Amino acid sequence: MFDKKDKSYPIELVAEFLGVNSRTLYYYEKFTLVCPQRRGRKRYYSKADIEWLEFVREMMYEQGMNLRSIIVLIRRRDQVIMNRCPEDVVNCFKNYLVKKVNKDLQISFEKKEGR
Amino acid sequence: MFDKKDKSYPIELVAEFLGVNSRTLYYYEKFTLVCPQRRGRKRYYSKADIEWLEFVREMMYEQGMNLRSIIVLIRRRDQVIMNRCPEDVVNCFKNYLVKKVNKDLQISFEKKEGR
DNA sequence: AAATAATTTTCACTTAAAGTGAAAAAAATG
DNA sequence: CATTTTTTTCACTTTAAGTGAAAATTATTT
Repeated sequence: MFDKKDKSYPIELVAEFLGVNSRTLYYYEKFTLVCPQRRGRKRYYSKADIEWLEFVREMMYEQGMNLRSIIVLIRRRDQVIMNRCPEDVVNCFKNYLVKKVNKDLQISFEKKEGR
Repeated sequence: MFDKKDKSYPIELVAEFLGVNSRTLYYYEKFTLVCPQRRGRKRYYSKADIEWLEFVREMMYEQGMNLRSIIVLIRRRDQVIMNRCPEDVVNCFKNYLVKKVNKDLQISFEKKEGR
C-alpha cells in the first residue's frame, strides 16, 4: 500500500486509509501516541507511523482497549520502553485464581469429608 | 485488614473497603472480572478476591485503564492465563520508534551532507 | 406461615473519554 | 493578494463506567 522507501504521507491520506477522521489523528497527538514528522507545521506520516496506528486501531476497535491503556502498557515497559513486562497485571490475576482454586478445592474437600 | 484464614466477606463490606458502590461489584461480574463464591445466591468475597479487586481499581483509577483493557491483558496471556506476554503491544511501539529514529537520523544526516 | 430484613436484579440516569463536524485561524501556493 | 490547504478551536454525539432507587427475590425472625 505505502511506499517502502518511507516517503511521508499527508494526514488526510493516512486518515482515509485508516478509516478515521483526521481530527482523530490530531487528537492522538495530544497523548503522544504518534508523532509525525513536521516540515513547517505540516505533518508527514511515515510508513512506521501508519503501521503503528493500524495496530493501535486494532487494539482499540477489535479489542476494546482505550487510549490510556495503550499508553500505560508502553510506559510500564519502563521509561525506556524496553524489557520490563506488565507481568503484574496477569500475575495478580493468576495468584487470585490460584488462591481461589485452592480455597474452592479445600471447600469441596471439606464437604466430602464432612468436616 | 481481612482475616488471613480466608474467611469470606459479604459484598457490602467489600464495597465499603474498596470505596465503591456494591453495584459496581455486580457490574464487574458481568465481565467475569471477579467471581465471588456463592452460598445460595449470596456472594462471599475471599481475601484473594479483595486483593485482586484492589489491584484492578488501582489500574483503573491511578492509571486510567478501562475494564476491557484489563480483560484483554489477561486474555492475551493466553487461554490458560500463563506465559505469553502482550509483548506485541510494546514491540510494535518499539519498532515504530526505532524506525522513526533511524529515519530522523537519516534525514538530519542528509541535511548535513546536503544530499 | 406472615412479617421483616437482607440481597440481588432491573431500569434509568450521570459522568467522562473518544471521536467528529463546522468554522475560524494560520500557512502555503499560484 | 486571492485561493487553497492545513491546523486549531469549540461544541456536540456516542459509549463505557458507575450509581441511585425501586422491584423482585431470598433469608430470617417471631
